[in-house]
Amino acid sequence: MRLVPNSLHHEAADTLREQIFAGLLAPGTFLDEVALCERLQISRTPLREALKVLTAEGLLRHEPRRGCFVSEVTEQDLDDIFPVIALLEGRCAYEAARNATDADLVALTTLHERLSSHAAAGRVTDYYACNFAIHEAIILLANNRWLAQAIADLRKILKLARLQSLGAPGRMAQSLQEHLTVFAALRSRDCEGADAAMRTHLTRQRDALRALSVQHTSQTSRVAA
Amino acid sequence: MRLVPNSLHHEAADTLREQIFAGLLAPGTFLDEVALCERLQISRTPLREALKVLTAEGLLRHEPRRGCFVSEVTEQDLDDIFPVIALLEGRCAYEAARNATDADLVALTTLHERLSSHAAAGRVTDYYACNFAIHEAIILLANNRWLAQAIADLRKILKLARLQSLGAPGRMAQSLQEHLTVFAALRSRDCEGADAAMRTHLTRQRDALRALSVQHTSQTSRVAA
DNA sequence: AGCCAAAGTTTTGATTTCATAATTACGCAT
DNA sequence: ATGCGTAATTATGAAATCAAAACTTTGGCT
Repeated sequence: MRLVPNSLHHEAADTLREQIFAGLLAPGTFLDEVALCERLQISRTPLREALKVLTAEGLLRHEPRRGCFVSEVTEQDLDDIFPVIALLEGRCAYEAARNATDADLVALTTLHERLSSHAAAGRVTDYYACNFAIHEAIILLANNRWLAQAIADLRKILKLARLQSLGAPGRMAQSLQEHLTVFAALRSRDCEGADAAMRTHLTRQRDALRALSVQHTSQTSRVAA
Repeated sequence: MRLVPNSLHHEAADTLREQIFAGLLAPGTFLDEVALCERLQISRTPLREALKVLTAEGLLRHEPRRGCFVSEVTEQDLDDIFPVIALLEGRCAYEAARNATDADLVALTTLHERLSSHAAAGRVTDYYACNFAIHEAIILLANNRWLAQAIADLRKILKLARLQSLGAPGRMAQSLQEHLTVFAALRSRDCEGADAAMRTHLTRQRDALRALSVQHTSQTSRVAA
């Protein structure tokens, strides 16, 4: 799949990260080193290097002489993270309103048309993917490597939590409207408006999640592999 | 020095991080694994684990089959990072204005008195340390783990660059005034004012640095250890 | 029968060894 | 003398081995 095969620890980190995001390795899960070695067909050295990288990323938690566990994200974490992302992505929207070329706006138009159609058809998965693409596009338009990095770091933690805010009734339609508001501000080069609209969007996203959180109380923590 | 000796890779990461911040390992420096093993008196495995952690933190850059190098921070990076830190620490100031207890304000008063005396006496190093303590205190008052984390991640990169903006003529006095403005807003529970004052402070800090940047053009990149 | 203790087993942490790719040095040819 | 090709060396990447701490299980004692 990859022309020049990366180092094993890099591959392992990527694979484990994906499996964490996919929920295959659920929060709280203990990571058995030898079992993972078998699964990934590598020796312990590169695996342990990968575990250290993921720990540095905040996806794993390491207990000395005990091993690694998949990080658990609390409601408090979500309450902390969402406002920060709102701040950062709001800034992205602000910068994007200044930086976007006409071609950029055309590309965004296409994405928003798709987003609308997914919402109209109730295609939650597609909506989520398109929503993500729009956020990514706006982050890119901000053209600030470290701003993007800070957002990516925090979004990694959210991804780990496997949030599904679109499950809230009516949330997809509301989310669409918020996105269209952001986009309208971008098109009219309204920096402050784009900033505010993006912050509103992410704040509402958190609100929608909170409404659902009552159901997400039971979790099983099985041993991996 | 430490009662329960941490794992070697953890120790190694801490030591290397400090040496990078101290300038002992300058940006661009190639890290010779075996030489560092000698220096730290450990074998290559825990050293390499530490290198991967520091790479994940952004302090090192890894080139496959070539090795690790201390990251280099460009003027562009500074232009990207400072506005983000300004945004985040501004938010901290905002929250601190809401959260600070009277006891917190007393502690901050002491710190600001010290800051003033250091400035009056022209003690640059002490001023820098006290300035740092105040920033840390305000970040803590915001009481948001992930906000603090995002700031710490970015500050790590700045620390790597070993900036000395106080070298600019008159900058220390100006910086002091900015701090006093932030503090005044905190005392009067003026969230918006604290936010704005902190953002101004950090923006000016970047400006002061830019004025000095013309001199920082020559760098030697020797091999470590 | 239940609990504490000790031996055994398992697993993490680290050193050593091995393989392979890159750099360097040397030699040959132009 | 210089440039290229090949061989030797060195360093990175990975695996296997070793040490030690924690957990488990079993045996003995109350």
